[in-house]
Amino acid sequence: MNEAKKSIKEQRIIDATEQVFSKVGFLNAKMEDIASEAGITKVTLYSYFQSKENLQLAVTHRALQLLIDKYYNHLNAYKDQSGLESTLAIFQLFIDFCENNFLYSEALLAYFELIRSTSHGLHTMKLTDGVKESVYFRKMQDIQNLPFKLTVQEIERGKKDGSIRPDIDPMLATLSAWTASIGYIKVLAATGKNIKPLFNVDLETLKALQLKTAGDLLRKPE
Amino acid sequence: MNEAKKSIKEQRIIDATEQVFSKVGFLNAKMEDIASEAGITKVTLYSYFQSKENLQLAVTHRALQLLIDKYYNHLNAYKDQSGLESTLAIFQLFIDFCENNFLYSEALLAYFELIRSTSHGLHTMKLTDGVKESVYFRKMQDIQNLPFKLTVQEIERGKKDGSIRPDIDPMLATLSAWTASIGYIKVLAATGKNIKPLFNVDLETLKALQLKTAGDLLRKPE
Amino acid sequence: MNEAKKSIKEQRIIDATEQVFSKVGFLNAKMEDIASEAGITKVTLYSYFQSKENLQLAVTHRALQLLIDKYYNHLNAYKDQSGLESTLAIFQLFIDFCENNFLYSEALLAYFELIRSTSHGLHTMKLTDGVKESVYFRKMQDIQNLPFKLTVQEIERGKKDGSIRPDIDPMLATLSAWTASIGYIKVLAATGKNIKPLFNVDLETLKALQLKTAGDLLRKPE
Amino acid sequence: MNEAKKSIKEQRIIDATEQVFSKVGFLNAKMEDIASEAGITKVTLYSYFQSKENLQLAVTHRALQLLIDKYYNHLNAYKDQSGLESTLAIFQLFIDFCENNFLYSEALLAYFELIRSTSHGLHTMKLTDGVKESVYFRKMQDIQNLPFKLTVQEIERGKKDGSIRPDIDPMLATLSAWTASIGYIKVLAATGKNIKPLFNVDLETLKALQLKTAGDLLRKPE
DNA sequence: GATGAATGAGATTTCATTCAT
DNA sequence: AATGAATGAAATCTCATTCAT
Repeated sequence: MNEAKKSIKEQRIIDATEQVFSKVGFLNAKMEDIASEAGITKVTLYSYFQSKENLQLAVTHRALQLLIDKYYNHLNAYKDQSGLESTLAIFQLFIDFCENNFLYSEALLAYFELIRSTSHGLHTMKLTDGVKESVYFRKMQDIQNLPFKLTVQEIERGKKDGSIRPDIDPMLATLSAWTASIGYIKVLAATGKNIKPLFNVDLETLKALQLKTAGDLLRKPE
Repeated sequence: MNEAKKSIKEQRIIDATEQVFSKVGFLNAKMEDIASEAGITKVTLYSYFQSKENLQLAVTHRALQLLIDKYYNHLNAYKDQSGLESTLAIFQLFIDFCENNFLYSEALLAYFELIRSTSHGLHTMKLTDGVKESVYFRKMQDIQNLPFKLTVQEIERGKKDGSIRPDIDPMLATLSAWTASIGYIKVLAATGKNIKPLFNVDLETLKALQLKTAGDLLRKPE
Repeated sequence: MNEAKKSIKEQRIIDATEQVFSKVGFLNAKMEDIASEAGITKVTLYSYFQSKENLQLAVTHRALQLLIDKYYNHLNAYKDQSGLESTLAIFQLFIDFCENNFLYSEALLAYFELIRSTSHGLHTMKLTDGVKESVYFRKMQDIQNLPFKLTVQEIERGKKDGSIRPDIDPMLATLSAWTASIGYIKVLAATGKNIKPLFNVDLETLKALQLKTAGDLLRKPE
Repeated sequence: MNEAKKSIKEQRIIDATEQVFSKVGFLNAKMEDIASEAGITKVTLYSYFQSKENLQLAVTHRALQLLIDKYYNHLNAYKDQSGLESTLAIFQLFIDFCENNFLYSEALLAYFELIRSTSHGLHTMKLTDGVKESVYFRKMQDIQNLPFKLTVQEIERGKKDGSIRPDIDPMLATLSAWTASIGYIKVLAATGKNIKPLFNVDLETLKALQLKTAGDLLRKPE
């Protein structure tokens, strides 16, 4: 099989994996089920991905790649607009991405927790040799900082074109937007879309609030 | 064994569980290791807690109980201060709690995601019948909303005493503070305490920013 | 479980193993089937014997132990008879043992071929670390030469009491008897009990011939 | 490819198979390794031989063919000598053949055990339909009894020319020689060429003894 | 109530054999 | 006919959970 076909099959397997992970979660997902969802056997599955962890990594890589693609498309679409407008839209893009791709945002979060060689935290994955040697792990390492870099770039463009206040630390603003997004997603996951009955709060309002807050950091004081 | 002794032993087991969970994470923790850390055998462990999930729930319950205790102590300490001051201090209390008790904040988050019986996420726990019937699960259900209620109460007190702007939705402000705290914790977990080398940002600044943002929502416009 | 019970269970497992090996052979025997024949699960089976090879070794050990027991019983029964008579009876005992316990004689043969670190032969087992570290392998090494030693002893006794010709090499005579027995067994295996139709030979005659030949070596010339 | 070329390739594959079988044994031999030793791929290997068992059979066939060729050459060379001399030389030929071609003698032994479809033994081969339908299996069946027949013939010639005692059963004498040879080979395999250190016996002596014994059966009493 | 043994589910691997191109 | 990919059966292992004493 040539590279192209191999790659297509790999993508199909990742598709199936996402299906299964979404349905029953990483832990409860059986390799057997993933294989059969992909229309292949367990052994074939293993010949593509060496372990369940590697599959998770592949999903994570796809998530990050998708996010980065969105960023680049965005940069292209906003290249004639001010840095502020572009950055605000990036924030929106990120929070929407997380909200619409819950599996992906969870995978990314788990990945970033994983690579910290800290001894605390609820390790859902072990950083075993198998993981370290996996292609997707190495691919991830090459691009993991891109979303931050691209955001920082736009903030700096905004500072240059005068649309963003000059005294802001771009990385701080970026992290602040991530914090707002991730916080929102986590609260969303913990409360459910229909938060109303329990808390009598409209989540759209919360989301808007989070975005406004992150954006306010960039805007010049009147 | 009488109730008192039983309860003491139970607490020792939870202590041991926290040790092990902290060291290797929920997933990688083996019942065997927890038992031996507690100085008992696996079967004895099972006679106290019917499953690994139940152990996790017990840790979660302890976490929530501890948080609630802190809230009550706080309410008592701040009963003579304005609602605004009290609420701001609650926000600080919550973010500090999460930061200083990473295991607990993760446990609480996992719990809230669990009870939504969402089909997303990495599912560290299953909402099985066994879980539903467990003592700790029922205990949790009785108190799970208390932190929110208490916060909302203080905000309402602030609205009455005029220290908090009257047009704010107390639940929205509470959730906003949770969002800020959880977002901060997650970014912290994903980047590590020493975020500096990578991102050149001081996390204390980020934390202060998050708290200020959540607080600003409550303050009257000048 | 105390040692005694453990040992009984171990023996039951070996019983089951022999059943299955006898029925379908070592190669075609499934661990699953052996386990179910023993009324246990695969995992329990593995907790007693670490691999299929180890099981085979256990069977082999039992075979050798049984043979040695027979030898000792024999020595006791023949202690008042001449060395010649005793030795001849040992030869008979050995050939009968092989004929009546085909699985055992095959196992012993395979074992002796195995321990030769030769690079040729139809290796049915690998001398892996797992094998080397197995209890039964070490047990085997302690007793593997006993049958030879005991036979040699009796021949020497015969030389002393004058019943066996003085110029015979006891080890050569012993090996000669083994050769005769193993040759007979192999021809038996290759031709089947009912050799008649094909070769028109009575196997009993062949057997008697083999025994006579081995014995003749010991007898004094008239 | 024409028949000639095909046949040459087939022989090369069998060469490679013998290499691999000799090195690691039938069981541990991987089809992959055999293919690569033969400089072809697995699938090509399968296009020539339908299974591992068939490969083994091909080796066995070559072994038997070689043995039979030696027998015919022998018969031709000894046609002017007495039946006794010829037969004794056949015995020597057979034992030498086994000793010098250990793989072949094992293969032949395995084959003869196989066709008995015995349920004992370590079953290196299965008598499946696939095997039964294989070319080499059918070829084997046509010639498997030749070595016996040829030996029996010579013994009968000896009886006629008066060099061999008239009261001997030719088949019994033949089998007796096989028994002696196979017994010797098996003891050899189980003890190794350098038997001395362990047993203090010179194998050449044992071998001579075996041959003498088999021969004595034929000789007239003085 | 405590203990050692056993169970069951599922991950992972190895290899003979087959399929699709 | 040759190739790379896939299949299926079985070995082996880990661990949460349960059983028997």
